[in-house]
Amino acid sequence: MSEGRAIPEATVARLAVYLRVLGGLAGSGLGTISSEALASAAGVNSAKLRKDLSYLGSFGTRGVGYEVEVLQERISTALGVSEHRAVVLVGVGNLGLALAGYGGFRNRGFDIAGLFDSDARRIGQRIAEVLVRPMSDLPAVVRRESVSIGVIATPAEAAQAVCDQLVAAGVTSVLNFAPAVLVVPENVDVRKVDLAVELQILSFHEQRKSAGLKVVL
Amino acid sequence: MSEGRAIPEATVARLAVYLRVLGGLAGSGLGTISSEALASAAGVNSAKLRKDLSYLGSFGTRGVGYEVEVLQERISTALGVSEHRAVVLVGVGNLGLALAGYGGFRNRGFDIAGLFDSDARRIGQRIAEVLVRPMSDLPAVVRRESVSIGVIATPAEAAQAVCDQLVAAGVTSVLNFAPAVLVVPENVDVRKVDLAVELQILSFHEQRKSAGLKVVL
DNA sequence: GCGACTTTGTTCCTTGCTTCACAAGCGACT
DNA sequence: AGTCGCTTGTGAAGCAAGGAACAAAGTCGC
Repeated sequence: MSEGRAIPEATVARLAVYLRVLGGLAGSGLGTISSEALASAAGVNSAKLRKDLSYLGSFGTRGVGYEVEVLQERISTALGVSEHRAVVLVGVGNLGLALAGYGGFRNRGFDIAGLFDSDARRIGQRIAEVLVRPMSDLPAVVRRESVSIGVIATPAEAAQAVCDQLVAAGVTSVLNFAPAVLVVPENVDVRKVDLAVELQILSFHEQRKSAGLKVVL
Repeated sequence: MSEGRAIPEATVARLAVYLRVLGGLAGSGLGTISSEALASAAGVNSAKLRKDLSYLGSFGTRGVGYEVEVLQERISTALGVSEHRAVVLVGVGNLGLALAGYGGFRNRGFDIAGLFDSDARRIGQRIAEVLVRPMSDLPAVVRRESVSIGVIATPAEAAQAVCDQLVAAGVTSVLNFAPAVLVVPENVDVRKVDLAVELQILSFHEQRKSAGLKVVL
């Protein structure tokens, strides 16, 4: 499988995890790592890991494993985070604050180029050294900093309007934390994280477990 | 397809979304809704929606659609959120605070039965009317409130230890926001949300878009 | 320099999910 | 009562992902 091959969606998600695990290993002075070792650290089986990596080309050495640094660089490149990428975050409420303060973004390839809110009381505040601006500044910041990704952390009611403004400003990928379905043009990608949905999925499995238990009793 | 059929994982996730959308429609006084209408509101195609619902039995009326109330009740039951479910949240940092304050949990079937942290300065505080307790109180609270779900919002280093304590206390489902791979016994379910991973997936697609653009130029 | 051993990269097979297409069923209207 | 139109429920085909297994390719010890 050569480099140009289309990478499955499921693989992309796992590549990001491998990269995180490798980052954690960085300090250990380990030069190379086998698919078996990395797979177990990432919580997947080794065949799957090897197949995932094979989409990026073939750069392990048989009998040895993968060079950690080469691996990190290849994955970073594939994910497009070898250079830092600028994001804007809209909505500086509870969740927005937490996201803005989350150090994991910077560590893993992202810079917050701007914070935005519609509430006048929040505008002008600084959060993790970044200024909160009014929505009217959005287009200028997006253009100036070449922002391609926007994060929505507003209430559900505001999400679609904010999304439209992001798209109009030139953003082509959106990460949506608001519990709302977003409608976007075809060329724009949306990913959503709905906290209650995650809990409900777990709840479903709990349900099933206790139903099974009843049968046993 | 009768009621007892195993429900695919992908369907479960969408059922939660349908339920959310139905909740949003509640005020509209709409008595019934067609698969087409609900599907478009949920952002999926109607055939998929009908198949998803068919796992819960067959209770639509042809030529008309589904009764909104019946639908809500069926989905709630399937997901195990027809009664409120108690969860505990460990880690009251930035993100933990945001989660504790998030109203969407209560609206959608979950009650926060306890907040926990290892930092003595945080213990005793009240967040959204819930007391922050020391980890040593965890087993008692889990038992008393019949908690089956735990949420981890600690730094990555603490996540595995916290997870072990949750499992030891009797929790059988874990929602993990820490960027770490958790090892759990077989009967315990884990779902993870890694914010940086989500962004990296978007970044990958951006990468691909701009690569395509270069070819066009 | 050669053989044994290790680990990758890939092929094949199976499983699960999605999409399409349409028959069956229900209500409304005449 | 009968027909027409609409919408559900599902069978079957098509696709994507997961897992096992093995040949190819390299290293290390002797």
